[in-house]
This record gives sequence, C-alpha cells and structure tokens, in this order.
Amino acid sequence: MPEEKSGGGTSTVRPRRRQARGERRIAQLLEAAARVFCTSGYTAASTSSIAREAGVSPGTLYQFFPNKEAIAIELGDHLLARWHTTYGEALTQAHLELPLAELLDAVLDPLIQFNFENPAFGVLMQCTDVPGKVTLEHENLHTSALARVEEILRGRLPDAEEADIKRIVRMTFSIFKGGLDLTLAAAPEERDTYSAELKTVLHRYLDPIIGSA
Amino acid sequence: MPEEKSGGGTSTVRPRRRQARGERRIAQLLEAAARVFCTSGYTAASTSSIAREAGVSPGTLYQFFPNKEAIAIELGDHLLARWHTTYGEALTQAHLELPLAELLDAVLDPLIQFNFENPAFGVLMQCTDVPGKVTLEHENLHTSALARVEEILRGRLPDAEEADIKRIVRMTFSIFKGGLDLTLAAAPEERDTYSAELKTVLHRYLDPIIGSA
Amino acid sequence: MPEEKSGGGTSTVRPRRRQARGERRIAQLLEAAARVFCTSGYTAASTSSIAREAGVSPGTLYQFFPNKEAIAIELGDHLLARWHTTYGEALTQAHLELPLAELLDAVLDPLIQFNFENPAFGVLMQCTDVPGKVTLEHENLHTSALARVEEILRGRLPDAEEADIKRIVRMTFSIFKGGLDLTLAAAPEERDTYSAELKTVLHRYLDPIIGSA
Amino acid sequence: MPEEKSGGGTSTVRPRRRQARGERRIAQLLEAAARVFCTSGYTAASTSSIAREAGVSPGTLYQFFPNKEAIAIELGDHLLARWHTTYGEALTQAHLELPLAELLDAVLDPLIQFNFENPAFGVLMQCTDVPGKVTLEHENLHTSALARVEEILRGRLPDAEEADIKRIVRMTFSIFKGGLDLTLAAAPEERDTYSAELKTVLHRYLDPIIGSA
DNA sequence: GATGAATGAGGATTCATTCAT
DNA sequence: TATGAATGAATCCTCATTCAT
Repeated sequence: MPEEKSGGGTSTVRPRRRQARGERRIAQLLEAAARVFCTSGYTAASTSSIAREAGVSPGTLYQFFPNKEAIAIELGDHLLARWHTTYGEALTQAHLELPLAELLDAVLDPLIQFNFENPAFGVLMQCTDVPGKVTLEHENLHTSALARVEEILRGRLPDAEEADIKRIVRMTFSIFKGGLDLTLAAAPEERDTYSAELKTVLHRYLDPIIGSA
Repeated sequence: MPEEKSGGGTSTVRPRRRQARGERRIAQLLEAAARVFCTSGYTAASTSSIAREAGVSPGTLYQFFPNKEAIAIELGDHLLARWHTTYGEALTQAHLELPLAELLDAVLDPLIQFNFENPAFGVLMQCTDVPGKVTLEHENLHTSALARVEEILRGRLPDAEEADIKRIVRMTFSIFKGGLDLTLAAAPEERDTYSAELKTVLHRYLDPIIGSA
Repeated sequence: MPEEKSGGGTSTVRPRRRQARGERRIAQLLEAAARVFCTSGYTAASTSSIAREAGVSPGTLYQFFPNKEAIAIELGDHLLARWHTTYGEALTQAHLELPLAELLDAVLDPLIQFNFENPAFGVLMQCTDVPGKVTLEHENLHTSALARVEEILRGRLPDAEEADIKRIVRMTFSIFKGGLDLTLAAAPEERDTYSAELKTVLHRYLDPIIGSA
Repeated sequence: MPEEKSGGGTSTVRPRRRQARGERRIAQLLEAAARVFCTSGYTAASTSSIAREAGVSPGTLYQFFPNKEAIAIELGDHLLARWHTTYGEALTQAHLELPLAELLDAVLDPLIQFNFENPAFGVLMQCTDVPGKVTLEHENLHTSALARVEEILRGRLPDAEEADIKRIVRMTFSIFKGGLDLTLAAAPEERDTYSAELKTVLHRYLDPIIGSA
C-alpha cells in the first residue's frame, strides 16, 4: 500500500494506480456529456443518455459524478483548463499593447478556434439552467482571455466609472457570443468571413473607446 | 383551420359567438404560457403548470392545443401579431430614409419596448428547444421591422452579394438580440444607458456600410 | 358550473361531483398502503408496490399524494379518525371512575380490537422512519383513550412530579405496545389469554400507584 | 465453515496466523456496521456506507460477508458472544435462588449496561427487516441470561402448562424490551430512575407468580 | 367544453452485488 | 487480498398526454 501511494516520494505523483481506468472513464463520460449537451442542451440531456453515449451503465456515471449538474460543471472546468493549456498562454502582455485590430485577432482567433473544437463550451456558457453557469461564465469572464478586455479598458479609461466599464465589457462579450454562434453555424467556407465580420463589429465598437490610446 | 379562425379576410374580426369563450380561453392559456415560459423556460415549463397558471385543467389546455410545442408556436405567432398590430405599422417608408441614428431609434425603441412588455417573446426567440423557434425567428426576421434592415441594405448596396447581405443582417440581428438581453436584464435606471449602448454598437457597425449612401 | 358546485346552497355539500372517483381512489390507495406497510414496513414499502396493490399506475398515486411520507401520514390520520369515530366515544367520564380492573377493560379492549382490525396502525406507530410518526404518536398519546391514563394519574397523584407522571405514562404505554404486539401475534385462540395477561401486567403495575384512590 | 473459524473446540482460540488480518477486518467491519445500523437502521444502512465507515472498499466487505443480511446476523452473533463473555458468566446458579428483587437486579443491571454499551444489539433485536432477527431473538431468548426466567418459572411452577410459561416469558421479555428502550432513551440523569421503574414493573408482575414459591 | 383522474414511459439517483486488476 | 470500477434493477417522482364523466 505505501509503495502504491507514492511513486517517487517527491510530490503527488499519481496518488493511486487503480484509477487509470476511472480516469479514462471520466474523460469518456465528459466527452459523451459534451456531445449530448451539444445535441440536446443541458436541460433536455438525460444522465442515461450520457451514460449510453459513453457506453456505460447509469450507475457507472454516478460513481464519478454526484449528479447531472456536477457533470456540466466538471465539463466546464475541464474545457476551461484545456483552454488555458492550449491557448491561454498565447496572450502575453505584449499582445495587449498591440493596435486594436491585431489585438482582436490575437484574442478572437484562438477563442473561435477553441469554440469550434469544443462546441460544448458555448452550450454550457449560454445555458441558463446550470446553476454552475455562474461559475463558468465568471471563470470565463474573469480568467479567460476575453477578460483582458476589462483590464485594457480599465487601463485605457482610468477616469471611466465602474458601471461604464462593466457595460462596455458586457456588450463586448455579448457581441462576441452572438458573433461566435454565427461563425460556428456558418458554412465552413464562410467561417472566416463571419469571424472577420465579428472582428469588424468589435473594432468599430471599441476603436472609438480605446483606439485613441 | 384558417376558415375557422377568421370569418372574412381580416384576421381580427370578432369570431362567431360560440367561439367567443374558446378565444378567451386561448388568450388566457397563452398569457399563462408566456408567464410560465418566462419563469421556467420552455423545456422546464410543464403543461400542467401552464394550465394551473391559466386556472384551467390540463384537459382543457389540450382541447385547444395538440401539445406543448403548439402552445409555444401559437404564442410566438400571437406575439408577432401583437407586435405588428401595436408597433409594426409605426415604421413607415418615411422612416427608412432617415439618417441611420434616427432610423435606429425608430426601429429599436419600439422593439425594446415591446420586448420589455412581452418578455416571453425573447424567451421563445432564444430557446433552442422549440423547433418552432426557427419559424419564429424566420417569421421575425422576415416579417418584423428589423427585417427592413435587409431591405435597406439591399437598397443601398445593390452590388453586394446575397451572402454579404445575409451576413450583415444576421450580425445585426445577433447584436440586437444580445444587446436586448442586456438591456432587459439591466437595472431599471440603467436600461436607457444600455439601449443607448446597443444603438451605439449598431451605429458604428452599420454606418460605414450604409451610412455613406 | 354553478349548479355543479353547490347542491343545496346551505353549506359545503359535496363541493365537487367529479371527485367521487378520486375519493374512492384515495381510499383504495390508503387501504393498499396499509396492506403494504404491514407486509414490508414503511421503509421497505415502495410507492410502486402500493400503486400496484391498489391496481393503479404510479402516476395515479402521485395525483393524490405528493410523496411516500404523505401517504403514511394520511393513513395515520385516517386510522386515527376511524378510531375516534368507532371507539373514541366509548370512553366516557364515567369509565374513568371505575375501579382499575374495569377501567383497563374499558380502555384496552377497544384499543386491542381496533389494532386487530387495523394492523397498519401499529406499524405506523412503531415506525421510526416516518417523521410524521411524532404526529401520530403524539396524537395518539394525547388524543386517544390511552392518554386518559395521564389524566387519571394527574388526578389521582396531585403531588407527583411531572417527571414521575411522564415516566409512568411512558412505561404504561410501552407495556401496552409490547403486550399489544404479543396479543396480535398470538394464535387466535390465545388472543384473549394474552390480552388478559397484558391487563394483569398493567393492573399489577398501576394498582399500587392509583389503586388506592 | 465452522472448521475454518475455530481450530479446536473453544471458539475464541487465537486463529491461525494468516487469518489474523482477516479477523481484524471482520471485527473492523462489524464495528462499523454496528455504528451505521445504530445511525440509520438496518434497512437504510448501505453496504457502501458500512465499508466506508470501516475504511475499506465495498469489495473488501464482500470478501468477508456474502451479503448485507449476513453482516447483521454475524454482528448479532458477535454481540451475543460478547454478552456471554462479558456478563453471561455473572449469573450463576446462586443468583437464581435470590429473592425476586435481587434476582431482577442481578439479571437486568448487566443487560441494561450491555445494551447501553452496545446499542446495536437493541437495533438488531427490534428490527423487523432482518430475517436473522428471529435467530437473534431466539438465540437471545434461549441462550441469554433472561432466558433463565424461563427455567425459574418452570422450576417454580411445575404444574403450569407450557403455553402459560411461554406467555409469561414472552410478556416478561416484551416488558423488558420496552423498558430498556425507555431507559436508553432517557436523559443520563434519569436512566437509573427508569431502570428502577422497569424493575418495579417486572417485580409487580412476577412476584405474584413466582414470589410466593 | 370542462374537469380531473389515469396513464406509463422516462428521468435522476441509489445500492447490493460482482468483476477486473 | 484489496481496490474501486461496473452493473442494472429498483426507487421515487414527473410529465406530456389521453380518457371518462
């Protein structure tokens, strides 16, 4: 038992050996959940359908998640983590000083790409039914790249009131969400055009606000 | 069905006597549905709760609607009709020739007002679960005042390709939907600021496209 | 509708006609529940089994009871009401002044008889799982004939401390419950002997306490 | 099975080395089960919760017990054995010839003490759901100290019929169980008063039967 | 029409038990 | 042995829908 718990003794190196199977199952279940959520939405998705999609029995699902909501939340966290791992580092301080157009490229391209690869992300973010949504959106808004807009705004508009900043950020995020949906729903050959259009919208909206800086 | 609903050609003519009670019932049920949809969303709303809210029995509900979806669709149609009756006429040809800023006022103010008064409209429009949503949005896009933007664009950009027009219209509509939600969700004293912000976004977006015309 | 709601106009005479069926169903369900509770106990009894025993679908059960507990509570109330109707009046003030032996006859005989005819009563009273049990036992203890013991004790032992009274009452009730179970479980031809034995126990216990009065 | 559990004839001989761990596990599991049964009752207790309480996995539990019921039965046997080891020997033939009051002290005090220290014993004895309960009660009735009452009765009432003896014993046991529960449930400072009351009841009941002998 | 009872499939969740490692 | 993953039937309960009155 002791030799199983610690591999090298340095840190928490694979705390248990047996969970390899479980770990795989969790990933499997989350992938299944992502698919089902995308197809049916959170509310209409049933835990049985998720289990079925994952090829396991309902009981197995509940061995890893206490309830449906937990799946959504865990999936959100997972996707957020994947975002940070894959694209999060891409936005360095350097980018923030770019001209708006390039900043938008730097921010939006990975976001769109990520949402294209992980459509469940959008589903969870939109979903009004998951109480964890707050968490998700919160996390997203404040931790993810988009939240940088807030920083930028705050930085470039030091005199602006809190409410104004908030409004602009919300509006920006709202535009982004809508445009993202359009882009993802567009025919493959139109995708770029749609994402360009979204950037246009945001550029025209934000340029008069922060462009002068 | 159509010949049962309307006696002559005008659809709002008083129906025949014996259907008076039925019409009232339908209105009652639709109002109840609107309230329940707003509270719980379409998926989570139960037909029993709608019936209860309307003060009738479930059986009665099914005497007028074949199923839950039909309620949503009918409610959508109803709201659309109400829109046309109340505000639709307000947008005359004259408005279309106004400068963009004033056009936006003329178009958005009633829309926002209407959505404020009929929050179920937004719920149905957003809802991913109602198959009729497509219908709704379609109807909305092509029948409602916002669709005039398409006309305007087509008028002012005769050389533009169909796909471009469509994209701009979609983007405009998407921005509107998002901004509308923000506006409706805003605190009462901020509502005007938010709707002004929405207009700003749309103005900055559309001005370069149609403003010069 | 108006002619359906009020029959004579005087009072609440059969408030609705349609519920006759429902009323019957409720009785049916309560009887089924009584049988199932007796067979399996409250915890092990499933709502489906109750519905099945009643010959209806699970959904029907839930049309009348919000959950399993409510069935137990309603059943308890029902049995209590039946007790009061059938035997409750039997114990007049006159009885309370009888010699102990006759008092015990007057009190125990109907109780035993009632429990024999309604075995679910004992099951519910014993059951530790129904939160409503408190209600039931409370009601029973304070409303039913046995509670008179408390009155008698208080009357005949005016100097006794509250705690002493309580202890004696509890002990009496405890003896009764145990003896009742034995009596009900006994072979038919032994039933009387067992109930006589129970009376003997109680008589010997209580006579030194209140007999002298 | 018996030849595996005990090497020779005495059942509490140290088992063979390699089963030492197993014995410990079993004890661990039984203790956990006792705790969980006391908290939730037999029916509501889940095997997983017992395993968790014991700090082992469900699989391990099933390595020692074929099913949940077996745990309860084994626990009952265990407690019975503990009873015999700890208190059982205390009741020598000498006690049986004591006057009733002292006999009751001699018999009841250890029983109450034991039940106080091992509350699971009462839970199992009361529980209607464990088929093994019969076993337990049976065992208890015939092996435990209380069963001596039967011997005494038989000894002092040689003319009594079997059924009468049985009835008196049952009644005595029933009174004991009820009084025990009251005593255990009583506030600490009232415990002695309640146990004294129980003895009073039994004394008054049994004295006319065997006291004169 | 209107009512409310009836249905039964389906959903979330639990749990005794078994199995692979 | 020990672990924890896997199972699937069973539980409570809901709900869209239908039916008898």
